[in-house]
Amino acid sequence: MFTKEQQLIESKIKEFCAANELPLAELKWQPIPFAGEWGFATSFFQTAANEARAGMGGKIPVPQRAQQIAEQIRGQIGRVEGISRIDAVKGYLNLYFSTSAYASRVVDEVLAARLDFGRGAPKSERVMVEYAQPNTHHSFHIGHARNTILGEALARLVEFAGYETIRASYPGDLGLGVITVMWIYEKFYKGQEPAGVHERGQWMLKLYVEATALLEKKENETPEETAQRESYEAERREMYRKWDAGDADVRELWRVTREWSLEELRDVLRMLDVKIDVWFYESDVDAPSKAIVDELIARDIATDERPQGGAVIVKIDEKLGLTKEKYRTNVILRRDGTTLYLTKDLALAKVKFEEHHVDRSIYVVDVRQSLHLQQAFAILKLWGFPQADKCYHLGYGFVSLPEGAMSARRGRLVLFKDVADEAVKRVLAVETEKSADIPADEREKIATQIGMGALVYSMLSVDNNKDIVFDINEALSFDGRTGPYIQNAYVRANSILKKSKVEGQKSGDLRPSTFDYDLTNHEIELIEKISRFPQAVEQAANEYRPLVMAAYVYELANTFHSFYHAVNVMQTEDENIKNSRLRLVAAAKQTIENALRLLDIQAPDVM
RNA sequence: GCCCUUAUAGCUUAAUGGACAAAGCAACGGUCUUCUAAACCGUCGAUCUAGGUUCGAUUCCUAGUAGGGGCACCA
Repeated sequence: MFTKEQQLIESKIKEFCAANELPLAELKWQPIPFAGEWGFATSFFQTAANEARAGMGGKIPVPQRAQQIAEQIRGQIGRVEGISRIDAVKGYLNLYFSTSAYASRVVDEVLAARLDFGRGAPKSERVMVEYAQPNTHHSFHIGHARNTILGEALARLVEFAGYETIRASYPGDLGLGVITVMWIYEKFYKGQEPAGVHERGQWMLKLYVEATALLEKKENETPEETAQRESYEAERREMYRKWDAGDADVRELWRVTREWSLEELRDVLRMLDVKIDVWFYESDVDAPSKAIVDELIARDIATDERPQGGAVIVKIDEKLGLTKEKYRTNVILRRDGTTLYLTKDLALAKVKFEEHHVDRSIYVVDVRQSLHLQQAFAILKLWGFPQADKCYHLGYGFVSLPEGAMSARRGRLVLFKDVADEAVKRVLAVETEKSADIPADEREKIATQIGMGALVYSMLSVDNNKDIVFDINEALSFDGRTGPYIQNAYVRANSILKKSKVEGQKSGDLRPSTFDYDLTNHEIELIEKISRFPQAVEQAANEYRPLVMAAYVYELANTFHSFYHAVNVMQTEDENIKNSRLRLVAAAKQTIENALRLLDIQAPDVM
């Protein structure tokens, strides 16, 4: 936000160093880590070290020499417009901004840009984010929720940073798991179907668990039990074969049951405010992927071992000329001619590149599939796609429960819908106690915003590569470093502005901010935090880390709460100061709103 | 065996090649006739071990220890 001053000073420093033959190191700017006054700083340790290495300086230790340089440069720079003071401290050069000029600049910029405050300049690259890839015929659990929330936040960040962004979902709608549910439905439950989208989804999960139990080999089976199990198994295999052969009845059953799952998925995405642009289904790329196998064989990328009774494989390391094993070798077509996950991922990538003209492709997928995706990217490179280098696997740690990994078979599964319902229930209980004045018809809506805010924030406030042990009480906590804490800061800002309108001021009528009074530390810190939002957006988007934004907005909310407590805006006597403070509150509210939106968290007006 | 990943306060998590390692929870103690206390203020408390690189390492490198994950016809 203040690059102009920075550039001016940089050029002065470079001038000075050139004149004095100082081997200046790259200048890195950072905020001065001292609350109470804003500014930016750089250090000269590296320069002093360069000098010592070149044998140019005396025998002064680096820190002291850095301080000398900082002092000399300080003397050299002189007065700069907008900079009130320059200090040389412990090897650092600290430049302090003029208080009122800086404050009004920040606040006016936020209020001019509004929802666009922090938005990056448009970039030419088209980015696709693939997330929300649950399997059909199964229910959406809390692990899927982490994936979807992470992907959505990432898509919003990348989009806001200036990239054209496409959101893609890739549900797994085929495979043995799918057939298993279809088999038991056909055999024991045909014609049944619970009312309610989520009830039906969860019912299918129940069928899956039951079917798995029937098909699983048990210890000490009687001969009759073994025969029974084997006959079930044969039926399932036969159903899979028929599906693959395109049998009309089996395909119809598949279409119907698959739609039950997709309806549930669409509702979950609606709850999470996720709007997918492109739907890819595993079943869509199954057939095209077989053609790809032939192409890869023809190009001598893949090796066909079918004549020897084997599969079609790609010796990735060998083809890349690697001597050390890295990507190893993988199968792209089974000996029976059916495709694998890898085959389909290759076909999908081709569609992404050729039909959607994607320059950069981000895969938000569980970290356990890291090798698999690296293999896929390596094959894409062998295949000659230039975008292969811009395929990025955003791996995230997996979600488990205090009692261990989630497992449908063991009945150890936490479903997203259950957690979301529980969240709303808990918020409603708090609301009844604390916000009795909220009209009944609004309560449910606000409770949903807050409950989901708590859940979403708990998922985003942990870095991507960390595992999460899901504890519902922690995830739905409303105290401390949580979504509701941040939403509450927004609500408080809103209530001040509302009150100011009641008393006759419209925020639109406020004069431009002057801030020509002695600002309190609380105001100074709040302005400092607001001014850092654009950098937080950039960093979060560049590093693919929603956590950066989650941490930022918590700090912003925390600073606002402190300010709120220490400074009573509406009781400010001086009209000019009050005006400036109202502008500051409006800027803080806007920044919190923008940050929350990037995290897929809604900002309620009251709570 | 090889590869990836993690190790920070009692617990859950941040940050950083350099100016005091930051929060929340828990514990303890304060603050509501006030712009709604889902808040604020205070106390206590931490960089796994050993080497190396560097003027400077908690951060980078190597090894070790401990946890998690992966390694061709599952997805």
